[in-house]
Amino acid sequence: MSTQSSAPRSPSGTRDVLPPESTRWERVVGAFARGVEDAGYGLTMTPVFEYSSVFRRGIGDASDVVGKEMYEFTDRDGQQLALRPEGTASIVRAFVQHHPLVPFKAWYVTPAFRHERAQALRYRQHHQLGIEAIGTEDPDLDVEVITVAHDFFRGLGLERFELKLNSMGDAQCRPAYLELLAGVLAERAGELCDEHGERFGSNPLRVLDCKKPECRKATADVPRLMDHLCGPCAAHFARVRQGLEASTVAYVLDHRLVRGFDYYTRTTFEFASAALESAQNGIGGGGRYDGLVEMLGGDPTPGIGFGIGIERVLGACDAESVFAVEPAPLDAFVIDVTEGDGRGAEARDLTIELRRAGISADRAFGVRSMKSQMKAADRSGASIALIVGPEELSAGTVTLRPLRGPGEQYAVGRHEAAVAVTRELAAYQADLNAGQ
RNA sequence: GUGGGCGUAGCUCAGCAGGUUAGAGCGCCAGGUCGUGGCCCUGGAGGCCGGGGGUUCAAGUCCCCUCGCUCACCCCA
Repeated sequence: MSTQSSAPRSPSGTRDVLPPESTRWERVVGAFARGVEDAGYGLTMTPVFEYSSVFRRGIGDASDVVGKEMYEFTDRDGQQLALRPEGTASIVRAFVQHHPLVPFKAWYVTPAFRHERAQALRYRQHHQLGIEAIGTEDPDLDVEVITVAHDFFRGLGLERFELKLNSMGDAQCRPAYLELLAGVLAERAGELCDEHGERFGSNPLRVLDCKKPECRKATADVPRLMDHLCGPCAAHFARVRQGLEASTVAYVLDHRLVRGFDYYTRTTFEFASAALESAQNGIGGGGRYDGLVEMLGGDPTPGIGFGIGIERVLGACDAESVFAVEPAPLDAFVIDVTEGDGRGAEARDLTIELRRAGISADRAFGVRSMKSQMKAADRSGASIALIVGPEELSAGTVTLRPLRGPGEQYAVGRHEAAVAVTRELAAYQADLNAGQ
């Protein structure tokens, strides 16, 4: 920390991701993209900021995320804008705006911004991977969405996570249940925690989510929404459970699962890592939002989706020691120990030539000893070192030295260098395959 | 917003009850091997001990303030 106190740093609650750690980010996004695209989802990009009303109307003014955590600003035209705090509202806004064919199956990767105090695996800017499927209320779509997330986690090597499942009902059955719950809670107001004893206001479901022992105890045997669903919602939920079981996606019913956004209806779910020690162990969550499209000005249209937190998924991977950081190795590293005014020109030209031949290559810059350049070659992870010095220069050759395999170094003609490297790499790859 | 912990080399950390030129491991650079990496050995560079004020003959060490980081509550990815 010898950095000057006057030097700027990344804002509180944000972080920089540098190589080699960033290579995991590329791979995790790549793995997600393959998985969801194989299921028919297409990349959808929307601006990181929207008119504030998109989030206010979509997520809900009363939610914490909108009410006290949103990064809002007025731009030079006086427009009220906000950085996106989550992914779904923007995608739905785009759906309403463009009327794509349904079902509209979209995937995204995006930063998300919330002004809250940072702590372990909670940031002011974090990153989410997600999908949205808009236009059908078929419960088999719920199964698809949940299974895609489940299989993504599994594909990374994660095993110690739990899928929690609940149904929030719909406009038909939820109001009656809320009234029932409010009545029961009112009778037990004295047993609830300080915060919830006085008022549970517009949303008694919040009390179920409270972690205080008093509230946990008082709500242990309270009526469950999943037991008071209307006919259609009950049938929907049953079909979802049946589908998950058929796909051997393990889940636990959790009537306390109350998600923080107002738009959820029917199926809601959350993936929690058992390996994460920190307070934040939710690695992904989502649910159905059959009223959201209408709330954002579209025709009544059902939808469902999820968001996955990249930082938390990688944290869970660390906790389970899977999906490790693996720096992307190079194919070749060019070493130049020629002398005189032309020093370095061979490395310059040969490196470019290799790259144009489809070989990943790097080199050392500046005047450095052979030993130093060899160390750099080793660090780069390159499979092959190409050495050019005064002897090679006058002989019109380069020395090809395998750095990983068992082979000895040998000379090849300067103009056959790229071909020889390609051949060596192929042989090396064949050995790898044979060894498996 | 509320509360706790911590700020010493690029990184991870030692520095006993305040006492002369602030240390280790790893990393980096150089040499041992005058053109050959990974192992080993030797040497080197790199710190106004987060910043400011105070107590003291003397402060990395004690006190106050400040900034930053971190963990937890709330909520969420």
